[in-house]
Amino acid sequence: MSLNEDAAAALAKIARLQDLLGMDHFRAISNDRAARAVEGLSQDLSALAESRESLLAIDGIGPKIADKLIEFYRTGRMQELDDLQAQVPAGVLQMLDVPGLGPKTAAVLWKQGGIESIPQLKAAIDSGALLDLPRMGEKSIQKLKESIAIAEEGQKRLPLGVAMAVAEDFVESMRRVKGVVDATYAGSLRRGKETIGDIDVLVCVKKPDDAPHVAEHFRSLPRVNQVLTAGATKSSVRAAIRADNGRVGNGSTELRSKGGEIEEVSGPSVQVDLRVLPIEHWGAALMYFTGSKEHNIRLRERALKQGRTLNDYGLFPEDGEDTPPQTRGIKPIASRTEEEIYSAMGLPYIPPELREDRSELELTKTPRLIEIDDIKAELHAHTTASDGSMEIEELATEAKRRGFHTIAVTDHSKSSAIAGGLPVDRLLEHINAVRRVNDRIKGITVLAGSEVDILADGSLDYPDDVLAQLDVVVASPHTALSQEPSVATERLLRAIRHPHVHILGHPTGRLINRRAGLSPDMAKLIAAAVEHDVALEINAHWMRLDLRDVHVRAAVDAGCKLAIDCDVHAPGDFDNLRFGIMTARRGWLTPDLCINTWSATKLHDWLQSKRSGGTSNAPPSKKVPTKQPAKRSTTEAATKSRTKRS
DNA sequence: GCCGTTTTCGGCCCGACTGTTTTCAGTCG
Repeated sequence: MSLNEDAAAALAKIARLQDLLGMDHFRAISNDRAARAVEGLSQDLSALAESRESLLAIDGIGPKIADKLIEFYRTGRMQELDDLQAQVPAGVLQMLDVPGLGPKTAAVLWKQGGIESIPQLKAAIDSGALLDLPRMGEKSIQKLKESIAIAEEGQKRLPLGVAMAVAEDFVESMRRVKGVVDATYAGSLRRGKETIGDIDVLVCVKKPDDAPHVAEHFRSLPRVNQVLTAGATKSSVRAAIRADNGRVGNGSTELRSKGGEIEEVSGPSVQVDLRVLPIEHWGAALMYFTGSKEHNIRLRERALKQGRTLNDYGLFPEDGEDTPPQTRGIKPIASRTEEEIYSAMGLPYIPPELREDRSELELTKTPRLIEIDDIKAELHAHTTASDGSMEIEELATEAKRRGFHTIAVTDHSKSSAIAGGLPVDRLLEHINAVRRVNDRIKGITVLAGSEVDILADGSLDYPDDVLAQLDVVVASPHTALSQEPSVATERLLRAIRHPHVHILGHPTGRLINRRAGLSPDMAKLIAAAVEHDVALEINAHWMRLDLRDVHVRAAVDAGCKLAIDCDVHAPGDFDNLRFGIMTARRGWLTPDLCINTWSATKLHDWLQSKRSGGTSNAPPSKKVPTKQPAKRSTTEAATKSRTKRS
């Protein structure tokens, strides 16, 4: 974990402990809010902590928390956290991981029941001792028992790609139900976060009377293995992650092994929340359930200042009454579409990926964020020469079918033995093979490249005279991924400064939920990439998403070029582009800075410009068909069009 | 513990669902 993540985790822990100890809840909220602010910082805390003023300038960080962060930066600890932890047994804190068991209940279990861990809680359930505690009846205890089982599975948040497949399966099923006008997913999935805690599904019905049977249908879908709550308009279930056929989801995201690194993702179930609502509240509900929570709170605060109140039914005039306006027949000012509500609040439409309370409410117009159809080139792909599954021609044909004007063949370099990395002689033959395919195939340019290992000391895996013969050099770290941050920074800087490098591939080498990867000083890498005209990669595979969103934002702010690549090993990998795009959008990326959006001429000229002395024998750009052969769609575009239809 | 075109002190988003309660507390999103 990076310093930012560690510091955020410490603040969040303070908040949890404060709630457990029954301290002022608003103090806990402040610590929690600050934790998320730190998590969302695009700059490294080590730079900010040098000056107290720069910390104080961050929204949600005041003098007390600034001092805690400085203390953490200098000593790696927070005294306050140590003090709080000394008062609470570690097992009590862990009990908060049990769904439905909050700080109040945990405190009662601990202080009145003497229960200090999940195992002790289980024993108390079995012995019947729990019944003696306040607000503990038969049903609560049964629920607790089931929730403990979930907590003990140690469920991590699901990677975006896995959650997406499950969500799309639910959405498709619900769309086929009688009385349903539309269905979509919301929550962090719609915002494109790299991991998803639970899945939110919104279903729109023509008549409110349809809601109960629609909800009932949802709860009886084949994936559902436990019903958590069952209301008329709201239900929660736990659903199997793996579909019956042993593959994940509808097959659009197939799990597979890749160079021995990415294997199947385990995790038996995920919580899916359903909300059923009539069409007139669709926009308000979609906004509300898309979140983020922090974005929603900011919106509501803004509404109150405007003399209005915002809830999941719409934007209403504030009349000081206690009961919700929609229950009193008050007509909303806006409610049917998200656009309408933002507009009524004097805001431009905010794309879901930006709704993180990271200054998006200061926007005066909707930024033209990058979209999936902007992408015209794939610059990181493997063939059977190393660990890919396609021949060069197959790869090129698939890329052409998907509407790209350029595909770069970038097989592994010699040190990546496990991935079939090419020794120099085989690389030279491979370059010729690529050139021959390029001569044969019409309508797409096939570039000869390599994904060159950045060795532990920052040197590259091929000599310069070999690299000079390649049209594209993607330099990536694959080994020594536990290096100290300072060592990793120097290593990657050396690669960026190398005159033959075009793209820094998956810069940290992390695998989500599996491997932390390198924690280089990203600000330094970005500055160097700008200086040496190197593009940083957003690796679109949902197990990587590397660069991550906050670093994309920092790169965008610095005017750094970015590449969004699928790291293609098999035909289906092109489908991961949507996840790279979502990550890019979360980093506020516009098309101009992304080299994959450029015209063939502009892209090929830029690649050539990095070849001093014109030693490259790269092929000239080809004419590409103006018609796009295969239409690709983004979830965001799909969601939007659904929203418009409803 | 943070924050301020009502405030430097007194606020701090809003509703659904559940279970154990005779009117509400706790949890979640």
